[in-house]
Amino acid sequence: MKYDHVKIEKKWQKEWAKNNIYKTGSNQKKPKHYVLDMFPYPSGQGLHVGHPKGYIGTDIYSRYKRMNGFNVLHPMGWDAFGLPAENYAIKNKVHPEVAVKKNIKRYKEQLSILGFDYDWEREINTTDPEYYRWTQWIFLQLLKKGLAYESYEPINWCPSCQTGLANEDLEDGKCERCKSVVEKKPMRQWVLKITDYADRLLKDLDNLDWPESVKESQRNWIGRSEGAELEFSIKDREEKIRVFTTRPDTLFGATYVVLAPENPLIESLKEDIPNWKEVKKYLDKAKAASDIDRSAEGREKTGVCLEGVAAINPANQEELPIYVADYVLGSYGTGAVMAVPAHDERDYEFADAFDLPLKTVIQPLIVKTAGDDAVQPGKALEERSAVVCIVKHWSEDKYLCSRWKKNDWKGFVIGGIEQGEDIGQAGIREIQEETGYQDVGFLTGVTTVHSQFYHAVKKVNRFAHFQAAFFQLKNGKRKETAEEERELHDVVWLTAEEVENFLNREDMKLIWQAFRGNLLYEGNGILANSGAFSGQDSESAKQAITKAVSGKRVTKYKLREWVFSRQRYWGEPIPVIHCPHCGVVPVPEKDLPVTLPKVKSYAPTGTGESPLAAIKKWVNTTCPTCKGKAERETNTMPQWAGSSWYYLRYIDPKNKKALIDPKKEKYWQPVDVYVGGTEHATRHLIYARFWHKFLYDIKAVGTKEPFKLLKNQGLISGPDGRKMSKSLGNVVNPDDIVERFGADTFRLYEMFLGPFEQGNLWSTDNIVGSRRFIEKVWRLAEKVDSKKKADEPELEALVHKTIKKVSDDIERFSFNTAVSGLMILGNEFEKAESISRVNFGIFLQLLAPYAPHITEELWRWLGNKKSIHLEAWPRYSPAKAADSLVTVIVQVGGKVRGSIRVNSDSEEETVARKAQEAPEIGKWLEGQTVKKTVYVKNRLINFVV
RNA sequence: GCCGGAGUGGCGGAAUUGGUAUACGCGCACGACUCAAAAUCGUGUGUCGCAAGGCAUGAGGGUUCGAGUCCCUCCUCCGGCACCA
Repeated sequence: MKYDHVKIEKKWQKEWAKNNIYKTGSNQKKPKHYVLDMFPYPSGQGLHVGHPKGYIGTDIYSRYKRMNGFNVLHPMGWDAFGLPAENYAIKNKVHPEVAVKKNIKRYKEQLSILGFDYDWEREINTTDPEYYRWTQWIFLQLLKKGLAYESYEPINWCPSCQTGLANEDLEDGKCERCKSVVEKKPMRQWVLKITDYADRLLKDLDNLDWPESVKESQRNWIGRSEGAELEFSIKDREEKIRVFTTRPDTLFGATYVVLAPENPLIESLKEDIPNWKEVKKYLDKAKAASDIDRSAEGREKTGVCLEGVAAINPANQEELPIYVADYVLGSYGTGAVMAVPAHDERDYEFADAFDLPLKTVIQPLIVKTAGDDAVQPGKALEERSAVVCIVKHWSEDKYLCSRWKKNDWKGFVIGGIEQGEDIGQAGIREIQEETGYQDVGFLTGVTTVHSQFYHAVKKVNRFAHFQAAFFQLKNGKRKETAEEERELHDVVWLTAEEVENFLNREDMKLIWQAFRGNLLYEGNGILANSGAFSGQDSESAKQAITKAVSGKRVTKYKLREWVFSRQRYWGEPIPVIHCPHCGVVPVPEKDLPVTLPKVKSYAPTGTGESPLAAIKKWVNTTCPTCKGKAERETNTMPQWAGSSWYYLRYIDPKNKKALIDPKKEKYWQPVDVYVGGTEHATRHLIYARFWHKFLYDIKAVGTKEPFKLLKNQGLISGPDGRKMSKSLGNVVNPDDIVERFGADTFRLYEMFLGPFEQGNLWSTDNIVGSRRFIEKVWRLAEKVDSKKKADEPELEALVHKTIKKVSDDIERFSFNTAVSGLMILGNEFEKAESISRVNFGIFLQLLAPYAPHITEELWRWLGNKKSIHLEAWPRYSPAKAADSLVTVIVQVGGKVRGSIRVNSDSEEETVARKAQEAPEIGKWLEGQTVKKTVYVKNRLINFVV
């Protein structure tokens, strides 16, 4: 009989649908497993071969869980509101509703030929009024709690999509959809207060079993930083400047203050600013520039001094100039900073450009935590002050460097400062003793660096206070040095460039940098020039100084509020009514859903109003409160609204009374496995977590986090290594592949390509390997001997090892290695005379999640009446998997010299004797004495000689 | 710049806990079957070497009886954030 994939696959897909074998179980006594795919956005292009990868993964996983006795929820649906569908509709001159229907139909067809186990009775669609009724309901709850509000702040406006956008919708300051540079536009908009949840969104990441990269992206996005707000008063004025800083310990080093161009304080100081014209010009320019201009302009710092006004440093009452500069953002912190050029790179650059002074108040503290000279815990730190001598040659442009002989230190001449000495005296003495040079002149001190490390020669933890100083030799006059000095180090003359590469200690590198004129240091350290706080370390000084100047400790986030309104047609109407008497009135819950009116013209207006505003019949309504004339809100929700809670609706998709039945929610939540692409790391996955936490707070759900385990499938690129896209012409259509090779082969191949979470290249040439395997399985069926009770012991053992391997591999999403295990078993079956029915059945069951059609066909052919997909997963028997004979590797001196076969669980002595007797081993042991024998049971024996 | 992930044959990749590096597959070579071809099956396939044996997991060092795996220094690639004070 020939293997006809077309016939077999069609037949079983029909049969499964007819018998509804993948219907979600409802017996709540059974354990549950909720396996979820990120639902697709049905575009006009249809699916390419890259799309199903994640779906195949969840299909295998959910089939495996079902066979293991779980109630499995594995649903599918459509995310269909938003710009892509609307733009497609405008371009193709069809109504978005029609286009979406058509696209969904196409997607569903493409998915169905792959034989997935979705429970289609639970299909949802975000554009269905019965669905978005509850999206609107959630909005009303947010409104009730004050987490949704109207705002007039300037927002990001995409001139091409003609709508406002959220921060998350930008990529490098451009619209993520169309790559247009966005503008700042002041307009009325709805905003969700996601920042109220910033802290919880951040903290709860720690307990999620998610890819580290996604968690890290979210941490970056939320961008928590702890710091302080400090007040600088303005000389001869009432106003104060509030600045936010994470480094209050550097307050004494502030040499100027900068206001963001957006800071309203500037306007109020107007009459005191003689150069107002210049200032105003700068402000206008900054306002006109987009964010991308502000950061792109070669990053050169620009700004203008507010002449005539001065800020007072609250720490020491010093008068500081005030600047306006666009490197300070109006939308973060307080829109004002204290500038500490010695300890902040941006301030350093600005001070450099504007010739502002620099004041060092932090002396670096280097603590070695790794390597041979890492501070050893438990040992006391021994403090010592030392002079570090940078010595210049008497005639050449070279510096004297020192290389320690007993440890790997490369640095300068260093020595302790003895009592009564100043650094000049100490340095001169050290240079004479250590190098023999006699005529040394002290020029100047350079910097101080504190350093904690383990001194490997002296065997102590050292806390060194390195005071660097600059010396120059007057001539080359030199005396012989003492022998113990020569044993300790060599000295060499190096050019400045050579010194740079020579130094291998961070503390010495910092000293050299300072000597070369780079006084910027951004790390923590020990305070200097800071009045009473000098000598304290940064960490404690942060609190002490904040307290001393009556500052406030605060936490700030990069995360911005979620701009939630779009001036477009194709979205959920925001369910509020604007009444001239009552203001903003929520639509009563009983009136939901507020349905999107059917219109002829849905193109964006570009005026900042949604196209809905033109539909007077829809807009005009009565106020639910005063019953007077009122108007509907015409903005719609962003694309991300519907997807922020869809995973809940699958649990109870037809509930008319509530978003979800609490009993069902309790049983099915959370999602056990969630699979999708990395592109959703900071949008969908933050929004959904935010809404979920909100729903938790209003007791609509019982879990704090929606998705327990997250897996990102890697992208399948085109054969050319580029992302598949129609415009590049490298799209491979899955329908064609399935027609030629069959869905089973296609599924198997996509899983065999490589690790699930890694990207791969599609190659239609390589798929033959998977096809050959499937055909091999087909042929193997003919070798089944129903009378045979068992196969030979090694094959029996392999069958059971494979049960374990495939099970473990599916559990950890290592689908490629499971396929490899099945191939190995298939190859062994092929070598055997015949195969017992039991073992071939096990093989089919293990393969069933990957290749559901062929395994079903052969399973029935073996005489089984029930679908293979409803059978119990094969049970692994460790006893059957155990080999009676094992191969033990024999090593001599750590090198593999052969192997022996021994009874499993043999004693070390038996194995050692047998190994030594083997001829190919014996020759390596001849004339050697075995010092030690290392035996790893059933694996390896190593004779150390 | 900061953070995260990775680097293994001609190619995709395996090695789950420190224990035979290169499983499985593709490709390639040779052979069987065939009038022939395709398909299928078999054998071989890291590298140097006739061989014995040596050398190989981005580079260099270290720990260990033993390192792709652990530690240190560095290089390259991919991803996230980036004037966020």
